Amino acid sequence: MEQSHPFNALKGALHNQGLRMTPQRSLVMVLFQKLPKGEHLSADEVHQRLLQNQTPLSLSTVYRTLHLMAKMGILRELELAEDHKHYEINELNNGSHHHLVCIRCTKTLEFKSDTMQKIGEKVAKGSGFSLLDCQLVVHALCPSCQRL
Amino acid sequence: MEQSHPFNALKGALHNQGLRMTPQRSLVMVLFQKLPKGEHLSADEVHQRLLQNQTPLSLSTVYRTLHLMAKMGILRELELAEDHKHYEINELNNGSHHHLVCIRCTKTLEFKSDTMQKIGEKVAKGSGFSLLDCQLVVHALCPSCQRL
DNA sequence: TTAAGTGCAAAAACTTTGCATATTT
DNA sequence: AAATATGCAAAGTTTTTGCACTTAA
Repeated sequence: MEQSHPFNALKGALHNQGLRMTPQRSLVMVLFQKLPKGEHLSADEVHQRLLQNQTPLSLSTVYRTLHLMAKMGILRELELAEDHKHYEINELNNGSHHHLVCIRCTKTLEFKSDTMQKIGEKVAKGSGFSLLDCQLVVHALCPSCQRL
Repeated sequence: MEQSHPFNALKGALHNQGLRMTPQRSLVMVLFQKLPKGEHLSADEVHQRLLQNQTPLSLSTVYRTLHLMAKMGILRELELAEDHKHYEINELNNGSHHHLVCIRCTKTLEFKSDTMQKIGEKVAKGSGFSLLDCQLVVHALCPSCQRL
């Protein structure tokens, strides 16, 4: 059975660290690959969506997998507003997007910015860090919430 | 007894919304004003530091106050890395700083960027939002963690 | 074979809430 | 006096962990 490229990329990256590919990790990987651009999921949402599968998957494993993949730089961990920790595919090289969030109603808009990427790279390199992800979060009040 | 400017600014802002100034809110305000630039505290740390005072202050009140002040735009709420929710004074107009965080050991460096501020303003205005805060978080691996 | 991964259930950490009491205006 | 704020303790969420069992390589 032929596997997709990102699947093999993940498998390779895991092996380099003495870690293993499992059906559960594969499920999570595939879910995020298929996710429409701009959608992001919480640990619980990931779990819910993958429950219907034949392979069993526990919430603990979801947490462990999400952390692992974020540490590997495969996922971005977003904290857009109070208690909204979500994950999405990290597309550092495809030019990842940023978020404008209303702190009152949580409404979220995305935007892109090339400059941001460059700033992130410069800053990281300047201190000898190796860049994984770079997120600008703009907190604001949306038009309707300004009126309240 | 003469009160400092930010104290009165807070008091006024509260009154505009029918809210009140209390000893507890004042304590929290003063704590953040005195905090050295670049330091940020968790709810629990705020509570610990203010316990020794003569005015009593419960953890619930700390949470309520932190949320209130963040919604008012007086504090910034930072989520720098997994489980490190911290607060600091919001200095939108004094040029606030941004963070470079090692996702492995949590080591954090600060940096400033004028461009960021401008991008934030442009983006917010472009969608009719009113800007409160604008944070760039760069996730990376620090030199020592790269070696592991 | 054996080191790594999983599920479960229990625990931990963090945050919120209801209600009676106290305070600000 | 009236409405808001506080403290306490209890409940809610979310996340982590220990351990026995399973599985990938």
